Formats: sequence, C-alpha cells, structure tokens
Amino acid sequence: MLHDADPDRDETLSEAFWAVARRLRELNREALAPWDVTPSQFRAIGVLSRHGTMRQGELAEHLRIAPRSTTEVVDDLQERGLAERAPDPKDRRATLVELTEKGTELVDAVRTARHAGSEGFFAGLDDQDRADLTRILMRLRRP
Amino acid sequence: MLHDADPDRDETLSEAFWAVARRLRELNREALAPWDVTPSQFRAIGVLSRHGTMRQGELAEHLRIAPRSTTEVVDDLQERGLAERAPDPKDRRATLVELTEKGTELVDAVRTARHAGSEGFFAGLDDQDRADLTRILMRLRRP
DNA sequence: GAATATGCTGAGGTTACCTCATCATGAGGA
DNA sequence: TCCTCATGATGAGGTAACCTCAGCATATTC
Repeated sequence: MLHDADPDRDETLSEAFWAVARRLRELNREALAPWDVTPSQFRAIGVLSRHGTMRQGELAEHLRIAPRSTTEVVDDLQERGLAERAPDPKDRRATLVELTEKGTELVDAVRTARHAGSEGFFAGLDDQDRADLTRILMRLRRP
Repeated sequence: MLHDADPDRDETLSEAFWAVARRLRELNREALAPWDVTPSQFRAIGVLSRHGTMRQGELAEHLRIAPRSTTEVVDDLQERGLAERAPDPKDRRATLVELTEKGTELVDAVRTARHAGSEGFFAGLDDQDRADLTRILMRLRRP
C-alpha cells in the first residue's frame, strides 16, 4: 500500500526537524555571543567574506531578504566596525559593502573557534550519516 | 584522516539545513493562511488536540516557550474562538485551556487537507530516506 | 499565621523580518 | 536634449513570536 495510514508520521518528522533547528539556532547564538554579533549579522559578514565586496542589493539576494532589511543589517555591521559602506564608482545610486579588517578577523576567529571546539554541530555524525543528510536535504530543498 | 580539512563542509550542511527549514516554514504558513491562523497558534491547538485540556503552564512547557508568551497565544486563540479559558477547580490561580468545537474542527481540517494534498512536506522522500532522516535527526536532537 | 513559592498577566523590550512611499540616479526613446 | 520609466537605497511604520521583570492572587510549608 502506497501512502499508508499513520497520520502522525509526518508530524513526527517535522517535529524532529524543528527540535534540531532549535538546538542549532541556540548553539549558534551562544557561539556568537562572546563576539557581540547576532546570527543575522554573522550571516552577512559570512557572505561578504566568501564572495567579497558587493552592493547592498546583491547582499540582499545572497541573504534572501528584502533590500530594505539589508540596510539595517549593514547599519549594525557598520556600528560595530565590522563593515563599511563605499560609493559604487560605477553607479552613484548604489553602495558597496566591504568588510573591515576587524570583520575579517571576526569571521576567521569564529570559524577557528567552531572547528577547534568541534562545535561543528554536525561533527557528531559519521561520514555516512553526513552524506545521507546532505543528500536528503538537497532533495528537500526544492520540489 | 579523521576530521579532515575542508573548513566549509559544515557550513554547507547547515546552509542546506536552513534552506530546507525556510521552505518548510513557508509551506506551513501558506497551508495555514486560508484558516486565518498563524503557525504558532496552530502549534498550540495541535498540542491541545493531542494531549487534551491543560493548564497554561503545561501548555508553555509543551510549546517550550515562556509562560508569559503562552498567555498571548491563548489570547489569540480565544479571540478566534478556537479555545477557551476555564478556571482550574483544583487551583484558583491556574487557568485551564480547552479547545472549542471550532478549534477541534480546524485541527482536523488542516490535517486532512495536508494529507489529501500530500502536502506532507516529507512525502517526496522514499521510505528509506525518511527512515534515515528520522534516525539522523534523532541523533542530532540531543548531544 | 507568616514566609515563601507558584500561576498568570501588564508593561515594555528584542530580533529579524516585511511593505510602501520617496529620493537620487541611470538608461532608453522621441 | 529632455522625458519617461526603471532601479538602488532608505525613512516611516508594521508584524510575529518570542523574551524579562514586576506585581497580584492564591497555594504551601513551617
């Protein structure tokens, strides 16, 4: 029988999923706390560190949030001295966002700390499980 | 070599995880929209439907949120006629939260709709993948 | 019967988003 | 060239879903 009859099966899976998400979010927040940076700020500097200086609009796309929201994140980064705004020489409407040295250092420090403490959340899994999880998540990612 | 050297491996996995979480959250919100109920409200009536009438404090524990926050969720449910407050005969400080008929109907309707439309997010996976995912999530759930 | 603990709620705050309107600038056409 | 329309960022204002802290009413314990 395809699609058999336990109506709670799905609920259990998504419950488990959210429980894990919750734990991951908490750990992430804790890991970031000593550096006085929120997860969403860290996501932004992570993008900048991986892809380099870019416009705010591009950053918004990478982060998958509205451009207006990016303005706020960049404000926060600037306040903390982690990034700076610069005019885009190619388009005077646009502003470029660029990591400061402090920003770069922070990203490196967090990455190092995570790996040193094997804070890597998924580190508890063996290679097979990690591979399976990756495969399944990729499949769920888009219909 | 154990713990070998790709420093981004973990990041990719958690990115995939969050991408899936995002999609799941969106689908859930969409699925609930026609019933004029938010995800957090639905979680609450889900708990009530599974475990029956309970005190607000208990509900808070099930939902893993602060008691004060539960007050608000219950306010919303009451406004929408999905649940009611009743004094706890055993402790006059406490209030019991109880689903109304409308609340019960809503839970059933959403569950039915989800399954009918195979909206079950994880339905796209075959049995093996679902089993693997469950196992892995259980492992990640607690340290 | 007094001290302490518990259950809920008012007041006020936070994070991480959103939309809509506006302003400056850019690009294409008449 | 000027005009129109599109685009990049931002001000204003809003939302969901949480939080803490203080206070009140009631229970429990000594």
